Amino acid sequence: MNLSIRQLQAFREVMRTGSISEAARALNRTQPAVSSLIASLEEELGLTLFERQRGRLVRKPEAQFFLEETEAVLERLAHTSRTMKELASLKEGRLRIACMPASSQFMMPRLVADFVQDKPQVKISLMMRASAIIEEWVASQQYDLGLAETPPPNSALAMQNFELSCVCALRHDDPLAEKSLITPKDLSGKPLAVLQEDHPNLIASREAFRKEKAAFEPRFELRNFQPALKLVEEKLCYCICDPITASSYYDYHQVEPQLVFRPFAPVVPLMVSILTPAHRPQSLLASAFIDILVEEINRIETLFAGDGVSEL
Amino acid sequence: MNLSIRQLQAFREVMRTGSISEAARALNRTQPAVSSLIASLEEELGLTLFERQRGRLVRKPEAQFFLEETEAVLERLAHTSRTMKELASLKEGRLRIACMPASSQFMMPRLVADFVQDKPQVKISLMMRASAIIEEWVASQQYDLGLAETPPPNSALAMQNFELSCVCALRHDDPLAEKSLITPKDLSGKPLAVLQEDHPNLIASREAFRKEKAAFEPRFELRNFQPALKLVEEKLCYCICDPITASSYYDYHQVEPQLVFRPFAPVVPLMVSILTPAHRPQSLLASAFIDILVEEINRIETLFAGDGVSEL
DNA sequence: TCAGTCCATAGATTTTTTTTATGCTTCAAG
DNA sequence: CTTGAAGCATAAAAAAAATCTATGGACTGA
Repeated sequence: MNLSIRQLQAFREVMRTGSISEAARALNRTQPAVSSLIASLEEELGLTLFERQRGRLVRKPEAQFFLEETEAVLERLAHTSRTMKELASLKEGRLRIACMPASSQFMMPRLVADFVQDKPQVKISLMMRASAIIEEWVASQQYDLGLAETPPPNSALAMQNFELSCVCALRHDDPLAEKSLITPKDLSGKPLAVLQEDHPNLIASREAFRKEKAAFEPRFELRNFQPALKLVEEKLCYCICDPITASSYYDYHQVEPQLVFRPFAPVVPLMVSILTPAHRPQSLLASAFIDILVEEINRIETLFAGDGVSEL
Repeated sequence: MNLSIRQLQAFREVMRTGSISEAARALNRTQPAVSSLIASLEEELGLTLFERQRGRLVRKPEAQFFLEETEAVLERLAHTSRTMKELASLKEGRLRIACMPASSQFMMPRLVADFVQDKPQVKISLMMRASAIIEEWVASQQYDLGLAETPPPNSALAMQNFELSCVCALRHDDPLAEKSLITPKDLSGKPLAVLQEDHPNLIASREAFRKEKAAFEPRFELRNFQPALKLVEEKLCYCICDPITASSYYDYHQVEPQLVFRPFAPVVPLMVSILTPAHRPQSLLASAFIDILVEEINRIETLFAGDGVSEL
């Protein structure tokens, strides 16, 4: 089988126009070029498609049949080509994202919504799970990318790590809101909402207070910071929470936010990672999404750093 | 759209083998040849299909999708190619044949049966009609070819004409069977079976008798010769019939034929033609069938010419 | 570290395609 | 009946594309 696409295109055009010369004009070729394409096609097929009658071409019945096949092939080829272009321009494709709770409420949905704005054909699965589960799912390639707290190194995972500095959540009418930087001393002996048990964030917080010789007074133990902010609003406690959750608070309370967030020193870090399956190339779509995800994380990282920026 | 089949073949092989070098071996090309085919394919599509990791190729998700399209195209192309080869070798196709009564009983079915012997995919329509109808049907291209008594010239019809000499049907135990040539004198005053009214055959017969001054004694008038032979078998008459019908008689009565056929002079002609639509190229199938049809007519033409051949 | 494998690139070479030029046939208009 | 225009085929030259040889860099596994 050695048909060429040129031959098929020429043949189709000859069938359409009924003449080699005409087809040549349509194809921007010379007449002999088309003539020889048809000749080689006939030779390839082992039969004659046209009869040369009185210097003109006349279609043989075989030609009609072959035209249908030709059209089908060329049509499919053109369609494929179009689809690949769409794919290349990220207008089409499928992306499975797993993310941890902190980012699932507002940040990820917002990014995804933004991302698919101009990509009507793109299909996205967005799933929220605990970081440990995300790690598994991405490693087993059930998901194309994950955002989770940094897991231990894993050869099945490619990681892009970020160290986010946690911030202190306060009511806007709290006296401490005047300060542009909160320290353990400021919160010494005051009730805190913290994460459960052995979470690195809890450990880091306790360590920070210990180092500064401030009294660490956890009052509420929670699985994540989202509900903690409610407690802060109720003046029941303070909270040293991750900046993603903090950023989400603003997403939700765009009018009359009750809380403000202030940088906290010494740094209580939250390690998060963008996870992708290792040894498996990323789709263009995944790469593109990761780009905006990185951008967003960087934005959040600086969001509460400066003074007064958090007032926005 | 400017994909080439070479590119698709190379791509498929690379996907199969997972390596450019391996694919090159499978395709009997060198590695750089395949390398550049893939490179140009990627450029054509506007996206990268493989990731070059540590000197190896790793498939990207896009490549998997493109492979499906590629397989479909190549598969269809191969199928088309096979089908055309079948078509070229006359193993496939469609042929619509219309034939006149004389040939419809045995000759045509036999030829057709023989023709399709090694052509399981060939479809044939065989229709029996009066010559005038056949003429119409072929001219209007409802049939690919017809066998009929020669019609008046018609620009929509291409004709291949044959002048067949009619023969005299006799019982094998009739005294005239001894003769190797029958003349009007031999049949003078004897009862004959003839065709109806104004049929050229009747006219020619009457003319032959008149010229030889023999008494023309039609006793049975029929629409065609087939039933006339029955009457001859019953000793009710003689018959000057066309050689196709005569030949058919042998087809039917292969054991103990009651009749013999002898040449008749002067010649009473039957004009028959193979009809095809004019200005419309023949399919390979039609041409091939016409070839064996011509051969058969020539055979019949000589079948009763010699002496004793008819005894067979 | 070394031999073996893989892929990419460059330049030479071969193959294929296209063009230019030309001749033959048909058709329609003078 | 001639003539010019249009159609197709062919041959030779030119251009383009595909392929090969040769080579180098990167990685792997002994």
